[in-house]
Amino acid sequence: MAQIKSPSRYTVTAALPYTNGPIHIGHLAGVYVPADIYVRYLRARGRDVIFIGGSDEHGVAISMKARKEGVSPKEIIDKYHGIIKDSFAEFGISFDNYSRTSAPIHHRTASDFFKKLYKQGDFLEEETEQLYDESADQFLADRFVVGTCPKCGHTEAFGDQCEKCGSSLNATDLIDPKSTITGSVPSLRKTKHWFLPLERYEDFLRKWILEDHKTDWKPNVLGQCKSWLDDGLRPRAVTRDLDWGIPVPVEGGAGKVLYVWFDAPIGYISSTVEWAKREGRDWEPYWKDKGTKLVHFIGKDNIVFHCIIFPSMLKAHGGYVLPDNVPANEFLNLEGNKLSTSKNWAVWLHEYLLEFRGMQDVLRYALTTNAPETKDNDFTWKDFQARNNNELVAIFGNFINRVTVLTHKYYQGTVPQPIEFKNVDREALEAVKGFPGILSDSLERYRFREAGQELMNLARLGNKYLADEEPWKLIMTDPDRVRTIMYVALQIASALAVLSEPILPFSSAKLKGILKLDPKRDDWDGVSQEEALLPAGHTLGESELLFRKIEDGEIQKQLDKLEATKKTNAHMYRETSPQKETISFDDFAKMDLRVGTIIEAEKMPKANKLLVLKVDTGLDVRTIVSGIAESFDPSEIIGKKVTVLVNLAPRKLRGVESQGMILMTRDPEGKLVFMNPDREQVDNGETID
RNA sequence: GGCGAGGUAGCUCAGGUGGUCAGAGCGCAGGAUUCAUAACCCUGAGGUCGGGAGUUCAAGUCUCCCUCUCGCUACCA
Repeated sequence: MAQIKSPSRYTVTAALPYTNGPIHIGHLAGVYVPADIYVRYLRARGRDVIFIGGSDEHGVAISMKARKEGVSPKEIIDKYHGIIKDSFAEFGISFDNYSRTSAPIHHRTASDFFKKLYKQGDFLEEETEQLYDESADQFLADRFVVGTCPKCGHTEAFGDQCEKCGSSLNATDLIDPKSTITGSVPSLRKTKHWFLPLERYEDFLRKWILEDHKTDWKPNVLGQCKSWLDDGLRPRAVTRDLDWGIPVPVEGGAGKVLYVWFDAPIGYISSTVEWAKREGRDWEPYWKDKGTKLVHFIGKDNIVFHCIIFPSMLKAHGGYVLPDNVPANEFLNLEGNKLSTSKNWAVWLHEYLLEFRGMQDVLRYALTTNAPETKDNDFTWKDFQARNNNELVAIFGNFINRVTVLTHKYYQGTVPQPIEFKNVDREALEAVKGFPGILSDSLERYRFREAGQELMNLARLGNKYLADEEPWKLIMTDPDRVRTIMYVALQIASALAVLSEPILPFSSAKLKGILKLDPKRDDWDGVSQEEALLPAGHTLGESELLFRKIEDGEIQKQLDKLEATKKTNAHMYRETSPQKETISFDDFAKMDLRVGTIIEAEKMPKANKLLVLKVDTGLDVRTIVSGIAESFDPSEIIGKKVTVLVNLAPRKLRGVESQGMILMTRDPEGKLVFMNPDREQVDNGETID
């Protein structure tokens, strides 16, 4: 069941954005712009296509954020769902339906899906005892529990491991356990969870992905899948002990919800159901008919869910088609740095829409022609400006302006009757007729960057045609010739109006207005097939500029804004953690802190972050393993004075026993910094108290 | 450390199955032009395709080693 040859319909999905923040250019370039171009193209060809999206509103991150901000999860998701939905609409992302996973219809759909798998015996069940925090009203993950180690008696062992004796523990083994969230004493509760045994689908996945889609899926997607399959698949929990999400709809599911990655992709289905209900249509063919081509647009971080887990779920359920392709993009950087919601390093869509009003297409074009299709790419404001000024304005907009201005000047805005076609004219018209095929070829293969360039080549062709034929000269000597030239030029302009629609929908509409082309007319194939889109005698509308130049000042303003963010981050980046609970002087006095000197340092083999140090503590020379290899070269720290906690229980790291700890802090960039005496001549072994 | 994806002209990037594959756009230099948003059009300079070794008559294109970047993962009290 390889690639579908001639689909009878298309179901196109775009990754559900997580509602813990607004949309930025990374999301757009990676997922929403290419998905939108693809569906607009399919619609222009008259294909039966639905474009499905929605907000992903469950999961721990949202419930944590709500707790932190002292509001309900619903307030968080309502806020961001609103921002996201509105900005998508204004930006022209043409979803047929944009739903949300908190919608009742999704809860019902996901519940039913789970129940079906449950009844079919597709899940494994496992019951364990876990610690439960009564006052926080939730189960505690292992590392949120501290208590006394049953092996060595250390009083502050974590739920997963004792730092003193190094032994691995279960949180339930701890003596006198305490919740680190509330400090209260947790109780023991039995809890049952359901697992999807992915290994059952390994053979099927291997064939379906690595054989059937060997040639049509992108290398990065195939590579990721192969990596997962070669590692061996294991059962994945599909439920969680949480209060925010979709309740587990089977016996024993009280107080539990579906794990977010289980419910989210089902959101595509429920959003389709919602659409069908509203439109009075049947949703099932879009997910179950073999002639349906299902395409998931996602970022590279989502590959495993869309290529391994969701297909396994669909396969287990039965009756569903599987994705024909999952064209995952890489990541977009901004001015040389990774995009980051928490560090506010981003161009936010809702802000762009306010600051560059009516210029949706400029961002669409800039992101398309520099899309991270095969590797991570960099977005710079300078490139954005250049794309606009040198391409959209100078080539596309300028060509349209030249044609319409001349037509109004010579013929009062009426398409002239061509007199006699010369070879150049016929060649130009033939070339234009070839463009729908060229663009289709790129778009069908998900090469949107290439499609953007080809579109611009069509405008280039128009400019060259005018430059070569020079109607402004011939108008004095050979007016008949000019009629033919302008007729041809107008056909190029109309082709641009039609073929630019997927990538530049707003400009396409504007241009259709200028040319008085029927905006509803389904012309994509007509560009190749029809004699002329603008027949002689047709009257154009008012001439108007398609794009405006972007001045240096506007770009500088954006760069200043980013610079300000950098400065703010320098001060705000470190999240000041709250003060820990009060300890007694005796507690403090237990720590034996000494001045020491690093006398040897080398990298720990087979570890990225660890350095093995020999430290002169004044008492002895001992080995300390420290996780600082990313901040320092071994050679640069030899001879460094440091502060050492010398009576920390030894612990083995990668087989080497570490006999103490070096005190560190970090600078605003997150780089580690030694805590050391501010005079060089302090002797090793001096105590710190 | 393991796995995955990348490292191609100043910049951003294309280059199925090895043999016009050394390219495009921007930027730069020169020219031409004035219908057009000082735009368009033409010409040109520019790269030992991250480094090294190998397979081959022939390698960005295959193999091995090294190196750098990004992602996942391990290890980081």
